[in-house]
Amino acid sequence: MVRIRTRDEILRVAGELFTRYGFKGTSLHDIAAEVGCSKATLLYHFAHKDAILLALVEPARQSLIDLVARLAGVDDKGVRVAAIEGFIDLVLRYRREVALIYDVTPQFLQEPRFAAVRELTDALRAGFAGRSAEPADQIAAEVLLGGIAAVVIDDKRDAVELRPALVAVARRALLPGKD
Amino acid sequence: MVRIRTRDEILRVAGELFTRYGFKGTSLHDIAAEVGCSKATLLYHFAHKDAILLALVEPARQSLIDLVARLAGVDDKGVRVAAIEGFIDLVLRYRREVALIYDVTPQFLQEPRFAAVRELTDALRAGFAGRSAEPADQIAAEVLLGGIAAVVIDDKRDAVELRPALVAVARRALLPGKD
DNA sequence: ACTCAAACTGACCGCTCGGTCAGAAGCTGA
DNA sequence: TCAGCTTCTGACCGAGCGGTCAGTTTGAGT
Repeated sequence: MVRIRTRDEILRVAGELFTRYGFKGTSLHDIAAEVGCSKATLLYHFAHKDAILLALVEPARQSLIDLVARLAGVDDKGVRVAAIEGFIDLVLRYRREVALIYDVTPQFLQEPRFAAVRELTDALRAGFAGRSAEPADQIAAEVLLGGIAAVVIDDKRDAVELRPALVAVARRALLPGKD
Repeated sequence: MVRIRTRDEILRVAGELFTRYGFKGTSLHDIAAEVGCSKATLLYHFAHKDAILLALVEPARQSLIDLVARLAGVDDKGVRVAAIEGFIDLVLRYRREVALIYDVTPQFLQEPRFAAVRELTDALRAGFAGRSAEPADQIAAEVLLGGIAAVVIDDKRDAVELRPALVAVARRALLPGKD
């Protein structure tokens, strides 16, 4: 019998349940029952409930860090297109993680230890706005960032169908006169 | 001493706390403490915790019903503009309620008693898409709906500043070639 | 066969939650 | 003054929560 590492199994199940019922809506007991282990085992592998969530979103967070770093090296002329395509590719690859982050955002994101994430999304918004300080550009960038995330979370279509439509609407909205 | 009706005071305080800490993050005890009454009093005026939330979002829900009814009488040519401006006005008027609805959406919206709300947002999306069945139009509509809501929830700018910027980005994204 | 650390567990803890209930307090019209 | 309602309350309940802990099981290295 191939023995799946318990830790990985916990993450897999927790990911499913968090997505389905939300972070607060999923108890350690629920996860343990689905995994088929005791609640104490969860807390042997992860110090706290939060740590499970952190581990789940870590790959997405790392990808976001990479994207922001990449954008820093792009000139003002091309930054909008790079940000748009980079962000859409990222959120389509980590759809479940994006949903998770938005689920816990209101309560978690304002905690000090999440300040770094705030900086990352600020950088992304600057990219979407073409590094413009105009309120109208900033607001448009926020609309697209939030809107793309919302679609990726709620829409059931697959990435192949979503990607071109998302890129198109973002270009139309953010690169006026170039469509 | 002017005696504020307890029921109204409960709604006012609950609105504040739900906005600040989320629905699940606010307990009946929290509300009662802030109002200055007992927890039992809350449950004298409202049968369940959910009923407080329902009462809070009721005006916004009624406005959404009105908007959707109005859109039904607009022809295909003008429906996009009417939907865009109507939705933006609505969410700017009910910013707190919109935030509340999005806070509880994942767990609440799929319950049967909220099916009607789903129909309303579907009608709104159809309006944003100009009643087109094209996936690209549908997706663009979802992006704008979600994005505008996200801005209204998170952005600190006031309605006067937000409105023209939101209308502009929505028109650019949804009415190509007309900007 | 023995060792020992890693993996795992059942029982338990303190706390908070939404909700109930019998009855007290306040108000109003007769 | 009293009756009868609305309004309000403290005490209580069962359930569920995240988390702890002492101790058992397991499995690889010797």
